[in-house]
Amino acid sequence: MRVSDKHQKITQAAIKVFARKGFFNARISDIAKEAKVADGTIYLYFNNKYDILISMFEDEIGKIILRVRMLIDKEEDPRRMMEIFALNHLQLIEEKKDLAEVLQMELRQSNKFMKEYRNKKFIEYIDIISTIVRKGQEMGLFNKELLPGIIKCSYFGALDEMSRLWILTPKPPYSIEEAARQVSDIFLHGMMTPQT
Amino acid sequence: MRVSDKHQKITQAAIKVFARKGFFNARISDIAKEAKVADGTIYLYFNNKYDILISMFEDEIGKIILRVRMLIDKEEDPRRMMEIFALNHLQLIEEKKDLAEVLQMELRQSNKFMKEYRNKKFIEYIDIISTIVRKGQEMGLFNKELLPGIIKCSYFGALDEMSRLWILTPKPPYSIEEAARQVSDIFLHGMMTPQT
DNA sequence: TGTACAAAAATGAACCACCATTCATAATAG
DNA sequence: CTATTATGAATGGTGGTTCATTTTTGTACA
Repeated sequence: MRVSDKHQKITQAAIKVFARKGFFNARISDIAKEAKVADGTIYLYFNNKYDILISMFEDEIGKIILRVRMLIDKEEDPRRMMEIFALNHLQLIEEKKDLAEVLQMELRQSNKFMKEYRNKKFIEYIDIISTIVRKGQEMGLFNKELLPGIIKCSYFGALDEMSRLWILTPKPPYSIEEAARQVSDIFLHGMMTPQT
Repeated sequence: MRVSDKHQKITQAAIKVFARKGFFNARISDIAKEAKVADGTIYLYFNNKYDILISMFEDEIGKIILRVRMLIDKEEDPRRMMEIFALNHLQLIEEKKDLAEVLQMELRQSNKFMKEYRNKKFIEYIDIISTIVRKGQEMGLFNKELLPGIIKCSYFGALDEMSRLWILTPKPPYSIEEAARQVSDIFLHGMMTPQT
């Protein structure tokens, strides 16, 4: 078994356990059991408990960014890009519920890591939105008065809160597609240049 | 000193400490020191550490609901109500940064409390939004295709994510008013009934 | 106003369960 | 036979909670 395999195995186990119990309530021995390794083995691959979280964060968000970039780069129309971002984000939540739950939780933890380090990968992800907005403004599609930074925040926030529905409620009342469509529709209409 | 005074003092101290260190990293002795009482005194007013959090939650969100209800009940136009909700929400964050930080963090904690109990008070708060949306739809102001439950989520989500800016960044690049205006403008435009 | 005293409130040192981390030892690979 | 990888019991620091003791409060009476 190659090194990366065990690293991967522990990371995946950690995602499951963190999702189930939360970071602070999760015990190393829980993760070890889930990954089917000894407690000590975890420390051959990670410096400490916190390191597992950070490392997982970077790896997984990295993958997410790659995927959404690939989808968006195929498109020409910023409006379509916004739609795709929304749909992809929500689909991701459904595909990887455990991961989504951990990201959502730990993204909010106030601690040194989050406040100082401020998670570059996460910023990279949501900056995709402001880049799209700027492009749309240059092309005259979106209202130029709008601040891309505000759209970025509020668009992501809207999607992120929607995704909590899928995490918290066993039977969500809407389909992913319906939710993504409504959110992107509202924003796209709201962002149109006046009298167009 | 009346009983309620000490209860209040401990709650306020807890808000400060939880905001600074997060629930799990906060020690009871930190809260005690901040409140200027003995460690044991806290257990005369609360059952356990977790109880402090829950109790704080309910009290504070209760106050917030009263305040926004009062403001909204004065208005006739649902569009105006939406604007007021946004502005009030963001103003609140600025007024009570510590509280906002705790709410934002702990609202996301995955634990029994959050998942099962699902925080009735919080639901009551965001249901204010869907009530406004339904009213607006009845009056023919908002697109009747829109699902109030989706607007509720995404509007709150947008504001909540915006508010993280004020919590995390020392010098936010926008004013509260600007942010509230842009978010409510986008939603209100986006929600208009077609061809109106 | 001062004294006595019981009830209520507050204190904080001590207890102990918990769990991240370590490391001497064992298993496996090359 | 050595180097690498894995094991899991033992360790040690932490911090929530308890409770025996002290302090404060409220009341009654002289």
